[in-house]
Amino acid sequence: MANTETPVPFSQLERKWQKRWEETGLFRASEIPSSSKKFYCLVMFPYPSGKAHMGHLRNYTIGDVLSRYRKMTGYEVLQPIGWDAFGLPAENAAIKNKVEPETWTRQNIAAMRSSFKSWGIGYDWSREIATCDPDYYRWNQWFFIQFYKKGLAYRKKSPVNFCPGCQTVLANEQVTPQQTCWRCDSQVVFKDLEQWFIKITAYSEGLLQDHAHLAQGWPEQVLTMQKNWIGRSEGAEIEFDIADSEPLTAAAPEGKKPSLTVFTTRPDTLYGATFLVLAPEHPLAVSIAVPEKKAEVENFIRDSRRLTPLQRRTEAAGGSKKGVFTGFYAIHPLTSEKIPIWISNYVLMEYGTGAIMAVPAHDQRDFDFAKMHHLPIRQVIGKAGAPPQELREAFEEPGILMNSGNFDGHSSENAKHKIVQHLEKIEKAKPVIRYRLKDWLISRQRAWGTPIPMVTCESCGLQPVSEKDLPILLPKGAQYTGQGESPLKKVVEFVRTTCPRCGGTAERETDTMDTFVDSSWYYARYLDPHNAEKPFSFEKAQAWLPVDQYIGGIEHACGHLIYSRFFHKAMKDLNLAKGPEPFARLLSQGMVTLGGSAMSKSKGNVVDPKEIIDQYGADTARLFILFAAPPEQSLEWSEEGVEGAWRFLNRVWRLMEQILNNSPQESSHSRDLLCKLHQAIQEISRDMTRFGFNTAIAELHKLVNTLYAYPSLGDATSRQTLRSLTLLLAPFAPHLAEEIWEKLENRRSVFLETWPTPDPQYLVQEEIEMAVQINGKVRTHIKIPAAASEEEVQKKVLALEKVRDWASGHPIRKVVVVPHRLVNVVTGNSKGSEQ
RNA sequence: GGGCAGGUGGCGGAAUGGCAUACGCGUACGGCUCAGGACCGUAUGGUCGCAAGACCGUGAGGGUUCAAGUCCCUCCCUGCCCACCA
Repeated sequence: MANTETPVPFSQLERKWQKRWEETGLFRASEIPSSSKKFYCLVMFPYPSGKAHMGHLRNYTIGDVLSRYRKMTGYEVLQPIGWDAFGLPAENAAIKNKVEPETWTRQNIAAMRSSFKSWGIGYDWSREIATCDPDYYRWNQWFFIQFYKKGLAYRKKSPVNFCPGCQTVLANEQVTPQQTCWRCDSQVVFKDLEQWFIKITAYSEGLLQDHAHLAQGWPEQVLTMQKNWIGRSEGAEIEFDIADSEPLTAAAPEGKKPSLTVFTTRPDTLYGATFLVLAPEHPLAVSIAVPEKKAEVENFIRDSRRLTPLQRRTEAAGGSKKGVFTGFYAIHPLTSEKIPIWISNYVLMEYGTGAIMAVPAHDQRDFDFAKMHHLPIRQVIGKAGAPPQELREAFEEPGILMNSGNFDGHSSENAKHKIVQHLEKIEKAKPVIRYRLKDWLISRQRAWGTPIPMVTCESCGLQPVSEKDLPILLPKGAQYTGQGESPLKKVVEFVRTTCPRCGGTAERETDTMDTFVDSSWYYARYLDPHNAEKPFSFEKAQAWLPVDQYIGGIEHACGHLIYSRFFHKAMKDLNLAKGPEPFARLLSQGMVTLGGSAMSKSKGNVVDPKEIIDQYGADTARLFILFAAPPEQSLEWSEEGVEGAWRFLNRVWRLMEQILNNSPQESSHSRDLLCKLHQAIQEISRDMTRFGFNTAIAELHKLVNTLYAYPSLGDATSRQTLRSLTLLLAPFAPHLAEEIWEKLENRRSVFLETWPTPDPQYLVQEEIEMAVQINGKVRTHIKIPAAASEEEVQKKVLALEKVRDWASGHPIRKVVVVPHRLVNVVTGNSKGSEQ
């Protein structure tokens, strides 16, 4: 043992290996893998905000460990990286620092690229992409045009946040919680603009159904969140005629009675419908008021439309549901009763038909509203056998029908179908399936994004740009002031163009695309990043897809992960991809915290990865991060923990020095050592397939501790063990492992070697220790040959003095033998403890 | 209000229904040292006990079982996501 300890020169050693990996192209992946044993590992690409943070280090380390492990187990591995480079922060920087968004972004990319390289992540850098490259975003435009041609892209009016002070559109994150502008404190208002949507709802059912392919590989939590987000519900649309009223009859289409259609998931409660409610935005809301109510209704609608969604939600929540009676009545389709029509802000225009039948007895929201406005409550569902009593709140469970004409006595489930069937016959209803999922609004009134490739021609109207004119480049020299219209609108050469159809003068669309478009298909571009003809070649994509392991934050469960799944399905329909899903397995990693909360500038609890890397090296940082918590959980940063990881790596290094410097006789304990080694191989290999990196590292610790206790370090067995240890350590601490491997073998990269497999002969033990319980409490232990039969074990245990003492006076009722683990002796009065 | 995840030593965490607290951090003591905050070793859930050992212990309370951190029921707390979706 060397007394004066020189710590391992990590930084020098890490630079050496990073350079060598790059020079030898160790992580360069083939264009088409030569067999089906391929592993495409992808971690969600970063936004180049300027500085790499701990969260990045954690995510990319997790991906790297998996990739390196797979490489050593014989897979062809692809691990690419790129930059989600469009977005608002670059525009903000442009306003603040008078620097072009592109310049700012490129600088950040350069800084982060060099950070990632210093972490030793095994990327195939030849495939690096940035979404702000025209080579990349031209394909966003190309996809948009394909979608437009297929009717998957359309335009409609939709509100945006608008600051009257700055005369500019604000993103949600630029609006303060008090609904004011982040720059000038003006009250933010809504403004309707023509905006582009992608018809993601055309794929609602597929997005839901194909969860079946993901049940094995995705966390259940994410699937549940998506399922709720898509929100499929089965129900019926029911038509209510509007009671005779001259103004409406006059306005209705010829020969048709005016009517209102509502959506319900509870047709079984139809007899309990005592009024109808329209959303304030409902097209009939204004026209349906009787003359004497007109002013009141108009006021109400104006007031509620003025509110922001948040304010409206808060106001309408709980028991304070505001509403106004229109003076009109609808005819109940089964009872022909006249029921009043109201307007209220608790009904949403975006869902269903924007109108509901209110069943106060069986829906709490309707109940609240009925109580407040003194509307009738009629119970039509009850528990089997229970007499109806006055309801103090809505009875929302299914039950047995009452007060429901011919349907009395049916169960809710039955009645749902029977009632809809009956209504279908008289043409008053049809069964429908509704989804909560909404179409994807992709228009952004921003200048640092992909220009939407559409023009408006004076004579031909809206026209898509011709594909041969792609990309539509972002103009240089736009002025960023944070005020007024989008900077692109003020670049005349950009806006003024010609019509692709008639050649006449036309005006270019100046909205850009949501950056989620960029990130919806980047995983496929990595497979053919330099293709100038197509977004990517079908053959190359087909060979590498799906992504075998995708890693990223849970916050993307209902955004990015749904958009990408949609894009994949749409690309499949364009014959660009095959297979139902883009990401076979998903890992949602936890965040990095300090003092219990996420690291953030505003909290001032940020630890810069660079400081840690400079002080301890990348291997130490990686090891700590992987050891401190399982990847799905949040990770509490600890400087002491980092030092622990650093100490461990130094310990491994010294172990190597001792083993290389000594050559004693073979020890008589060598079988023990090999048993420990092969147990470790087995455990670590198992841990790698279930993301148990923390327990895998614990096994490495144990193995190192065992080696330290080994009496003849340097003999053949200890060398062999060190050799395997180095392989097992390699995915976690790749630089150190390479260095040790070089000293041991001096041959080739440790990552070209084969991951060790456990040898069964060292996994069997001749003698094992079993716990001996009396009535479920461990009282002693017994050593027993592993091959002993249950009878033999039982006999030996019952012969133990301790067992006889504890059991004395009571008959032995039962003996449970769990092979290789424990024996439980149950005595006569075993229930409870009998002392 | 709904959905999901979680609650285990002083701390991070471990545990296919089968010996709770592996591994690490911290702490204490010892060794090595001119010295060390380096390194090596030992101990370390609580209470009682010189000890052997006993009893108690996985958010609270019940249940199933020979056996429960783990399964079931009721409840409390924390975090994340969604939120009047008819």
